Amino acid sequence: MRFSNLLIPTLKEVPNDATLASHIYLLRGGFIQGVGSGLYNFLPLGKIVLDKVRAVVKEELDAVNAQEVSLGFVTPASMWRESGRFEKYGKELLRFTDRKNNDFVLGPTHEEMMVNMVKQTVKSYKQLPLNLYQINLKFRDEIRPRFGLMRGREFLMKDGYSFHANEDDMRREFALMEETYKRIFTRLGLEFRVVEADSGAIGGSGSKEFMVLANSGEDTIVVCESCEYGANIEAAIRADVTCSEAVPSALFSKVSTPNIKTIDELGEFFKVNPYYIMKSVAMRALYDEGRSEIVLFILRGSDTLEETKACNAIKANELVEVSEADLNELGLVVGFMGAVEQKIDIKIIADNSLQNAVGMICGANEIDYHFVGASSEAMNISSYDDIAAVLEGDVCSCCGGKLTYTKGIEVGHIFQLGTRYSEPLKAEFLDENGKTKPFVMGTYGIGVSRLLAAIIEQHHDEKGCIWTKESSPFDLHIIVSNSKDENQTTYANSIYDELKKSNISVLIDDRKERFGFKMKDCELIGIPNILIIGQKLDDGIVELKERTKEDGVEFKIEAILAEIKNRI
RNA sequence: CGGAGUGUAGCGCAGUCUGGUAGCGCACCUGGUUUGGGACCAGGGGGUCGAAGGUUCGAGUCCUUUCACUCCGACCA
Repeated sequence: MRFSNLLIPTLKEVPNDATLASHIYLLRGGFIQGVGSGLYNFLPLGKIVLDKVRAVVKEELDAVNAQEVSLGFVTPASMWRESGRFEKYGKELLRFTDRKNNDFVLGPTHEEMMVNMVKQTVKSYKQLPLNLYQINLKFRDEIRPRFGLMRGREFLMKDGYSFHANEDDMRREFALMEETYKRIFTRLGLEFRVVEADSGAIGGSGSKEFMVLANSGEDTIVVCESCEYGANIEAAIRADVTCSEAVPSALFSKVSTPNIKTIDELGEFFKVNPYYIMKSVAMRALYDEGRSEIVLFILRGSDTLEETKACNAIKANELVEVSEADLNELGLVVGFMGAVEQKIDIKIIADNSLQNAVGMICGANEIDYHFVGASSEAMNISSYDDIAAVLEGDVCSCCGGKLTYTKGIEVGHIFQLGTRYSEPLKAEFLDENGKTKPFVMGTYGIGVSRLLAAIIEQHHDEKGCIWTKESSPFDLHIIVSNSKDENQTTYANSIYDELKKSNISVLIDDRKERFGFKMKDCELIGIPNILIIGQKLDDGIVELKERTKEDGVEFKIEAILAEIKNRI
């Protein structure tokens, strides 16, 4: 393609709302254009990259017998009511009505639609297994869209769904998808890690996330230094936590703790390790149909509440803050909250690490008083669960190694769904004994547009993008140093034609601009291989440069074609 | 949702405190010079100042309302 014919509106200045490298360079390189909060247009270059990434995804999926379909973007709300997700999915689900006042949703994911499609057409176990996918727009009304393509509201996603006659076959497909996803991300040139994950609103049991490692990632992942264990913080587990300091010995009693409210202050005041202090976190839990209740979560002072785990422990949709007034009404005193001798009637969930705990310090629900020598026995605990966040330095439950944090960008997520959707939606088939059974399902997603951002997050420098081989919009960028030099132009055109014949995609900068100007654009756009045709052409020499390297290498024009083919 | 901030030309900004002809840089158009690191000279086009209402002889500027966008937080008790 000729630069002069393409719409590539590169920007010299950084749009003021962009903070992340991928956002900045995708905008500045003329790949995308912002049109509203979390909404982007893809300009010609961006569209080419998107299509290339999409093609890699499709090739690998088709190679393992997945079949591409395309589902309607607008989904009747009735399907979402049947699955129970109309309420469950929360505010991210964009709902609207048509002129006849029927409810619809803009699909954030398409389990319901796909199950419906299969239910109408698949009746026998002989038609199974099936793996159907689509690569289509999704809409999620994010609380706070940010970082460009990383967390937009409208985005391109590959969502796949598999249907099986039994659990074993579903697990086989799950493993196959894991391998396929690894191939896809490897081909795209990404450094990533597969981690254990929480299933969230999608539901189901085992799920794994594919995390591209990048400091700008929004997810915290816990990895083991010694073994392969890796998990999203929302799902990470650890070996039992212990404390090297002895249990403080104290008889159960109420102690005056004037204005001592925080865990740190308490630790200081009593000279005990926070491990022996009980932290009480009150949250309002939201359920379906607007129901809500206040729940008290009890942890060791050395831990912090992991909200997703806490949410799962009580099967709530969401946890939100509670106002101080609401707490006071229940008899909970901010700064001195506790669950010992608790007379108030609310749900109290304690972390597993508190089972059989003794010698603890906790709030007395009275201003300026705490209890010492408290035990979990004395508390009116509804149930124990894993609700604490794994901390850096905790011990790996697999190998005893040390756990650390790293940041990741979630680009893929695969779930073992089981019959979570097929049962409520009555998607059934006849097995070999003629018995009716719900499909056993898996679901598999890839954030295709987010991948563009992830690639740039991992591959850029201070000058601009550096696309990987399979994601680059073109194989080669030709710079004609002086477009008014007839020699250069003639030669550039002839090599451009020859490369095209060899099926190498080329962007040729034929604009009547100065050399420096074109180089800046070239670096911003980030095609990995650059051919510079300059003054030395008169001596039969041109320069081949890699985007990642400072200097290029000179070649005689007789040798250049073979060299380019060799590199690409 | 809570807090903070910003809306003025395609982009980045000044002007707002103290009301009085709409500005600057980049980009764009014309002509010329220049062509290995975002050139130069000359000329030119482009904005109902986010929207609505109000105060005033007069509002980008003051008041009220509203919309949009961005950032930070929503991990303490």
